[in-house]
Amino acid sequence: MTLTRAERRARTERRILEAARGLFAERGFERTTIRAVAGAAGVDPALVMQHFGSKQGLFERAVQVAGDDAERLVDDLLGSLGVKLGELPQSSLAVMRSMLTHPEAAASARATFSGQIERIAAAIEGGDATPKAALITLVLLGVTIGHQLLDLDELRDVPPDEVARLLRPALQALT
Amino acid sequence: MTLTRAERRARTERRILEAARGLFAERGFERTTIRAVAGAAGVDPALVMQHFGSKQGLFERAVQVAGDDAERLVDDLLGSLGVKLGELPQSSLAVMRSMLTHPEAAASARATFSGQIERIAAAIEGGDATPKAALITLVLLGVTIGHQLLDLDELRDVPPDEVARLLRPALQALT
DNA sequence: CAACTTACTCAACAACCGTTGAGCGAACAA
DNA sequence: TTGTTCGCTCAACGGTTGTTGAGTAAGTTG
Repeated sequence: MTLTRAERRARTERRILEAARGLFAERGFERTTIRAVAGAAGVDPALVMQHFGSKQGLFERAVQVAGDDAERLVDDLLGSLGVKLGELPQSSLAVMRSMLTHPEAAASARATFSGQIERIAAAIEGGDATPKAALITLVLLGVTIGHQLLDLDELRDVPPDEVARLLRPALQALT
Repeated sequence: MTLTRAERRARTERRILEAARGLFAERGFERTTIRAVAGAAGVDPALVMQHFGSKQGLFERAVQVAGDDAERLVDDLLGSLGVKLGELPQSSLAVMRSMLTHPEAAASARATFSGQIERIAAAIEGGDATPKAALITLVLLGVTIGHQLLDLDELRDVPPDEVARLLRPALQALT
């Protein structure tokens, strides 16, 4: 026997989501077409609709797992101030890539950041905890955007732990 | 007499550019349609094409003046470490809003940031000047994105000079 | 085996997009 | 005033997009 039906379905669904994550992360929501996702997954565009209902539904499912990694990022930050600036998962990159132009991605990003800020603020003693925590989060956001999404020349060949080393005193100053 | 022909032309062109800047800054390149710009300017879509050749041409003209203000931002930073975090001009916001999804906006942003980084690096003594300057630029980018584009709750009611005050030691640590 | 379910494809629709060419009316030059 | 220029509108084209309904073949169930 070749493959059970549920297995095939789950497998193609996973393949579609993988292709969607890659394209959303690379091009953002608007510039990613359902046809392109279907093509990358070796599947008919109509099947994508049948699985996820709409392009927006596809985006939500493709991005769903972003939360956990975001928390891990903050844990690294809080625990040792050794910032993890390596490759972010594509689901997180997809949200970041789209958050400035796609309203729902913006909402998702805001929610994630608010969660981060709250957790960081709880670990800061003294006044101004919330704005400080917000700034810490945005510092990491800026560096991540420049490094992962804009791919700036000036940072491309700098190893991640070198970036972390340079950034540590600055983050310390925000605590 | 009502109005000279050149005056009328220049005036409507200015009106179109103003509408374009507002929409590009608010929605980004992809979600801004020529029809919407024309509508906001009280003009026929075809006229926009006639003036700027293409949507891309319109974007370039609408964004052209972004460079000077970017330099002013860095001057404030370098001069007194009093970071100017007030309202950025719409042309700068338009580039930022679009830079993660529109390739040409990304190129424009990269060029602006590279210029900034070079100038900041020249003012930093000691080693690691370039990566440090890059990080300073990205810190400001992150804060600006969170404040102006994402409009985070946690920063909305914090006055700009308060943000500058909190940020100053962190930027100092990167010098 | 037969009846049914379902993952999947094919072809098409309706809407919207950027873009274009023809035409109108008012400012201009003579 | 007469002829010309030109800012501007109108209507439409071709292409792409998200989305849908019918059809097919293969897995499932009895």
